[in-house]
Amino acid sequence: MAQSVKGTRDLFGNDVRWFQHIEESARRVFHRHGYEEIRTPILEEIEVFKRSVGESSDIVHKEMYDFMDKGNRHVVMRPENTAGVVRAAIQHKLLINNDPRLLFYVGPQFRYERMQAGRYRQFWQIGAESFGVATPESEAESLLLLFEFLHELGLKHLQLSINSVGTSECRPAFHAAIRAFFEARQERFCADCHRRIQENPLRVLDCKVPGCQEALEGHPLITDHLDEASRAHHERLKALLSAMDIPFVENPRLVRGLDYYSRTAFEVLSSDLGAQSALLGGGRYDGLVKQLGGPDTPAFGWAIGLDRLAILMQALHGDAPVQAPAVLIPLGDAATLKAFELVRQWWAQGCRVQLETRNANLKKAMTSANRLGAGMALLLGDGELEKGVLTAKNLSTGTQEEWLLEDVAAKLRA
RNA sequence: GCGGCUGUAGUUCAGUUGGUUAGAGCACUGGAUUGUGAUUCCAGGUGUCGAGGGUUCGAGUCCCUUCAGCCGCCCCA
Repeated sequence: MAQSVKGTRDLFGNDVRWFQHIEESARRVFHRHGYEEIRTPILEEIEVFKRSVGESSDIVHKEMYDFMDKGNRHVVMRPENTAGVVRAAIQHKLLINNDPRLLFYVGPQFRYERMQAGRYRQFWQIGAESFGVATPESEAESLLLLFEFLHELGLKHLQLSINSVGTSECRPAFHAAIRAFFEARQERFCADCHRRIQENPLRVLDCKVPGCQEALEGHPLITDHLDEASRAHHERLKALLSAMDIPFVENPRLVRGLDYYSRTAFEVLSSDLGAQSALLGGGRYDGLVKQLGGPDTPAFGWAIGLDRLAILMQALHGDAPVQAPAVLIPLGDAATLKAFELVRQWWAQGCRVQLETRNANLKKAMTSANRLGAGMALLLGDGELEKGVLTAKNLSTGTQEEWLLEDVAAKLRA
């Protein structure tokens, strides 16, 4: 029997209901804030990611779904969506004046990784990207949007961690400080950290090995090495978040796995997600647009895991709310013709009605209406036709009554 | 990419030191009831024991390979 490809899954029933619920919330909030949706291709040329996410990142050097297509192009199924959005924004000249440009996306992403709970090879992200504005105010707006969204979903008590990773001007000095600190006690660090200190020294800071965390005691703080502009930026963002009552903690060891971040970096973890605890992450990426060949454009954004949001929603609220339609069951040829006429009117008025089209006996029709979870069964036979009514049976209480045909639409919507 | 565990009906699971025809609850199908579901009663097992190979007189059970899932590492959403 054919099976879905390893690491991919079919979404249906309760899962897809949660996905829809989450996406609808997101779209509502994005539209309120003036964000426009953008949909970029799943396939991108490999260079888009090598030049943005960074060759030293795990995403690029071990997790990409890449292949040669029939035209001998080296393509990748996108492992994240920011690089593609930036590529598209440059290609279509959306960023030429450095006007604010607010974009969001919802879509599947692909990383070739070992399966684990909450980690799939095809997973979904919702993301927000804010282009053209370098201020901490634009970051506060984006984070406020994010927390409005989380609040609409009923998710509270999530802890926002923030840090500043500085800029390309002040980072070299910090790298030097970290290297000096590392070399003085290198025998205490794990093998991975020895690799990281060469490739991306910041990543030593968030090594999960307990020994490394202990060895990091007293490590130089990037916040002590920020230049004046970055330090002021960071302080201003913290003041704005406090003023907006968005709770956060400062985590000087927070480093993100993508190379393009500058200044603000942040993430939210959840203890309800097991080992794959990252729910969302983001930050400022002022150099990326230029790096990919566009105008020098500041930018800030985040991405949240839809699959993991759905896990949290299920844990917090149980099954997704479901509104099953009423079922109209016609009995006999004359009633069937009349039923088509009726449902067309009801549908036009926005009523949720499913038409029984099997010409089956009533018992069978009632049985499947019940299994479907329908609230109402609407029976239309010759007797009802003559009187201009139908028999409406409430399937949860078992009571039934006659409704005038002209009243049905109003009663269904009540 | 590394380590550990699991896989039996639609589903949740049982199945003894390897031993006859692989079982149970729920679900499902038919009937009691051809204009009434859910509830009740009666009847029905619906299976390539994940797949392939091996050991054996004999394999759901032991061995190897493989596929899939779960848990952890790495990483991240």
